[in-house]
Amino acid sequence: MKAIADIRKQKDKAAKGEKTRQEILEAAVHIASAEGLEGLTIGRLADELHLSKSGLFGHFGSKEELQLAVIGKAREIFVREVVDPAFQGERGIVRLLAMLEEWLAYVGRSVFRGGCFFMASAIEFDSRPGQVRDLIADLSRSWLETIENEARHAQILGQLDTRTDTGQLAFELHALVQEANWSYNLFQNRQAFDQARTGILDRLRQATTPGLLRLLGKKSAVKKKPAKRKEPK
Amino acid sequence: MKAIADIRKQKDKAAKGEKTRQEILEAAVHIASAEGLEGLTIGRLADELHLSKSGLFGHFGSKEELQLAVIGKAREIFVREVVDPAFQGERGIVRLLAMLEEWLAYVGRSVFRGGCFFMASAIEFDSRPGQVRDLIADLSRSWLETIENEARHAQILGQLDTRTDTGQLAFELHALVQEANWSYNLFQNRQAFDQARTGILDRLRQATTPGLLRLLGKKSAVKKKPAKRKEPK
DNA sequence: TTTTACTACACGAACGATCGTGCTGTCAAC
DNA sequence: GTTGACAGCACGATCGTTCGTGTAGTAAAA
Repeated sequence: MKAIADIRKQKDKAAKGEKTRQEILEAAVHIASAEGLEGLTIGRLADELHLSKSGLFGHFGSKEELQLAVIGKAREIFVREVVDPAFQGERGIVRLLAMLEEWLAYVGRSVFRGGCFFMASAIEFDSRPGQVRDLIADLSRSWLETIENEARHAQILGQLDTRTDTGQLAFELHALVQEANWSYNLFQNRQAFDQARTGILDRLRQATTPGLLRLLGKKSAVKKKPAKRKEPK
Repeated sequence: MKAIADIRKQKDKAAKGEKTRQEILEAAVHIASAEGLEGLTIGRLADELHLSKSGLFGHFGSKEELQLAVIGKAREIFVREVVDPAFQGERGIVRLLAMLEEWLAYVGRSVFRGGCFFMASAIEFDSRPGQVRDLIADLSRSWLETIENEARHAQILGQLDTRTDTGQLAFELHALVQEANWSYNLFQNRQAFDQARTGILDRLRQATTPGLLRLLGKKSAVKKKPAKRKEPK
């Protein structure tokens, strides 16, 4: 009986309320990336969508449930915008590089209003225990492990030196992209993307087996100055 | 007239209300680092200090003024805990390394409840125009420039290769410490500090003039694995 | 085919709590 | 006796949440 109803629900075209729910989350995810998951307010969200507070609230049952659903939606978008494109490249160093490039591009084209959704909410919730914090931590860890995993696969393919510590490499690559996100959103500094790219290529060059250096170009990055910049202080 | 008043204020022993003001800011800065500058609430702050809302409010006149004052207090603490100790070392690569080490230590001993105050508020306010945002951006930029500046000084002293792009170097060093802050606060991962240190030494080794390598030790960091870690997925 | 029963979805009104911000009064120090 | 630091009280707005109601649409009963 319950099973039959469930099947119907799945086969039916987007159970009407499900469509509304998705529209709510689509709007919420952008507000949350700019104002934070706590700054995301039910009243404000309802206004923006011309819904009543209570009507909107009914879809989630609590603010925490809303926040969790928003994170899920953000994950969905991140997969669509970053993971899927990168995973079209062949495995190994090509895909690893694609993951980082797609990630940088996603920050640069401001897929979320307030910069990378996950970095923003990680910092917002890192000292607020609860389901929200746990979910963000899980997703962050999972992405970091995906990077490390691809580096390890590159080792198996003989593209990266097997003496390279892939955990250390993932840490540094991740750091560079997050720094670009930070710099771009705080200073509107687009140069940060090039700086991140330079660092990424440099890290990979260090770890690449001699025969594959051509894949990444030959010049050492750190020791080449770009255009002069003005002296501070 | 105004000048005289200012002098008096400085010479007098903590103009009575000034002491209260400092106590307020001391408490506020820790709440703000954990709950955010917006999550920092006047009522909550008053409760914690056994003051009335209005009494506390009178010291600042508006929430934005309170936020600005809190940032100033955080800057003061950062200078005391990080800048001053690091500036006791001799100029050049020694001081540069000291700045990064003190910074890591400051994150590691949780000087602020919620991790690095400035990273947290930078991300919170990066898409909220206003005085608060501007002040945070100024301080962040200034710290980044201080790092770059010391690197440039190390070049003058012949400790760093003059072909090294100091802007790029500062970007990467800054990235490593911020990543450690992120990782530690989100995952309680103390290993992140070693990873940051490893990356820092590696960057500096790359840029160090051959004669000074002994200052940093001789082993290449990226290609040395530490203890085995479990395989994810 | 019509009636009935039930569910899904959304609304408006209101709850108590808390937000930032004023105004007024009091008490102590200069 | 003037000034500065605070408390007390109250304000309008907004917070998350609950409740009762209304309206479609669908399923079963007549």
